[in-house]
Amino acid sequence: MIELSKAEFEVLDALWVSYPANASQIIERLSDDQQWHEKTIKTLLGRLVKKGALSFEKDGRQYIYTPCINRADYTQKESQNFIERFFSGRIAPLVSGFAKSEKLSQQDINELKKVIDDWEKNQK
Amino acid sequence: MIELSKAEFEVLDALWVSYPANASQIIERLSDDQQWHEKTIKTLLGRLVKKGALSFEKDGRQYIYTPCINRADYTQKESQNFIERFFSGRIAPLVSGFAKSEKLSQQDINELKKVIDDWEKNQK
DNA sequence: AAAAATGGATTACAAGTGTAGTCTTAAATT
DNA sequence: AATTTAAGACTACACTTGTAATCCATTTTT
Repeated sequence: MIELSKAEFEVLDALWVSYPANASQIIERLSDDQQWHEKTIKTLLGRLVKKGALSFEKDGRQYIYTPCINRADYTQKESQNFIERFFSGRIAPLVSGFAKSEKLSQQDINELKKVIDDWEKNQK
Repeated sequence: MIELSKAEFEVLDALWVSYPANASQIIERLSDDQQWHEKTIKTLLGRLVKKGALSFEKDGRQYIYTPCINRADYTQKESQNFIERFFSGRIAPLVSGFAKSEKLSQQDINELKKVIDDWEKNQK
């Protein structure tokens, strides 16, 4: 799988919001939460292209970027990896840790119930 | 929070199994799954000490290591961080991703139900 | 006692990462 | 037309990380 650094992921994430998009749009989107220099973002875009996470088409002098990978797929793989490393591949201990640390809201619980429900329906 | 690299975490994880422990014991434990050179592990132990994740006492020429941090606390913080970065802090989408990718077993579901149950009892 | 093994300290070194700055060229502005 | 600006390419540079090797001083072994 493609390995992305944190910063690279942030940039890709800004593109996933809506694409294709050019550099200035991405920079604009990132200006809210990140205090990155424009050059920094351009560097990260370049690295993402090199890693095969993005592709682009030229529009005159500009590049119009499109993600090569899907957010859900990427986060799914990262999640598996994470849970493997920290919880021997089992997901319940992670959720349980949240429960113990009082990090679960009623909404989280409701959503989790729904996920379970859907899963069970699917098993029929 | 203390930031650990993957390799550093693996070493600390081997110590969490049982501690205090000296370097050779840790190296022994890691020999199963890792093919690390002894020197590599010693380097990582040194870095962990420098980062404040381990402390040690001298026993003659050897160091007897003890973790300075708790596994549950560490993984809890990492989990929060992870879920924040990838799922805007909400846990259900992570679980839902697993469901969609057919990564959930009946056992996982049972465990999750239990976590939810316990949580609800706790809310009374 | 001499030699070998072992423990930790120090050094090494390439690849990856965060964070830009400089260079070149073309487009926009004056 | 001359100047400024903007786009991307290339360069920079310190810090982290993975992965040891070397050095130095004790223990152990022979």
